[in-house]
Amino acid sequence: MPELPEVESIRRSILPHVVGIRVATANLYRRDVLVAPGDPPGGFARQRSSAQRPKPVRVRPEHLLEGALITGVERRGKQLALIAELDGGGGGRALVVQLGMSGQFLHRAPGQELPDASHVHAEWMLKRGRRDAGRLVFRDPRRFGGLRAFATTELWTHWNGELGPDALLITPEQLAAAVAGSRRPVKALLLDQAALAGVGNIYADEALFKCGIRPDREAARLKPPEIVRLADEIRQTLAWAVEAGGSTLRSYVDADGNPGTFQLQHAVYGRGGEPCPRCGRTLRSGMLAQRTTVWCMGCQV
DNA sequence: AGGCGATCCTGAGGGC
DNA sequence: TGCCCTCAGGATCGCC
Repeated sequence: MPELPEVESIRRSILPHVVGIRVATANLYRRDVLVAPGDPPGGFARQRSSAQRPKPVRVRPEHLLEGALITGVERRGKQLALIAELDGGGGGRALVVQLGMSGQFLHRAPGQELPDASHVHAEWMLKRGRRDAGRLVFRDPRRFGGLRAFATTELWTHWNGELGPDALLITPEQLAAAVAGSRRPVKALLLDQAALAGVGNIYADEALFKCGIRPDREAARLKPPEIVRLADEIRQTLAWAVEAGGSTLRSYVDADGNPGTFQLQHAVYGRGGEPCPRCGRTLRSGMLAQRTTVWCMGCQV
């Protein structure tokens, strides 16, 4: 579900609830939703059963930051990381939340219920001193998302170093480097998190429309002025979307449960068959990089 | 080596 | 109402 603007909106909304707060206890309801140190490499090892466990699964408590003091919340691309410190030194740990298509990361005040408590895979009970500070909840109906535990902040930094530069701050030079020598369609490149971190299907289509570049153009054949323009439009589109609190198509809400409003400003995403907002020609819709793609034959060359 | 297709899941919405 | 089909904001793996 969420792309960079939605993840950033969650980060901002969750910060005031968690910084300086201690995780009293944490519950994990499905082991396959967590990748912890020592687990086999790769993604989340899916179990066959879809039944939610009534009882928490046992894992080493520090993996879920149990007993740790939360010191920050970081984001790289679509990855969100809780940074926390256990007592007795040893530096910080990190717990990364990947939201996939349908993930939610929510804060609930004491006594505040969830609108829908199904598909809750993990929760963290929070305390400020001895006072109840509510809880954090990870929900993800489709389970394309999950959690990754890192024993040190350096391991998290090293892991996210596999990602490309953050799309909110992408420079023309960085984009030129990503594009160089790539024969794939430019949209496929934008969706590749190792090339550029944070852009997903919505914002790829929106940014390409704004700068007048067809999504199927070969990446390496973009001209220098087009690369500059594309980098500018990526940054600006994402920044505006963050200001609007992200795009809510179906289930996205921030940590406080508030939806975003940027979907009201989508020029092309989800508008195949409608008139182009700039020239009035019918917007084309097709498949590219296995994703529905919408563009204007007139405005994008 | 790099890029493509299939695959992992649940739920919403449309057609009949 | 119900059933069946298609589609969805993502990312990994295996194969060519």
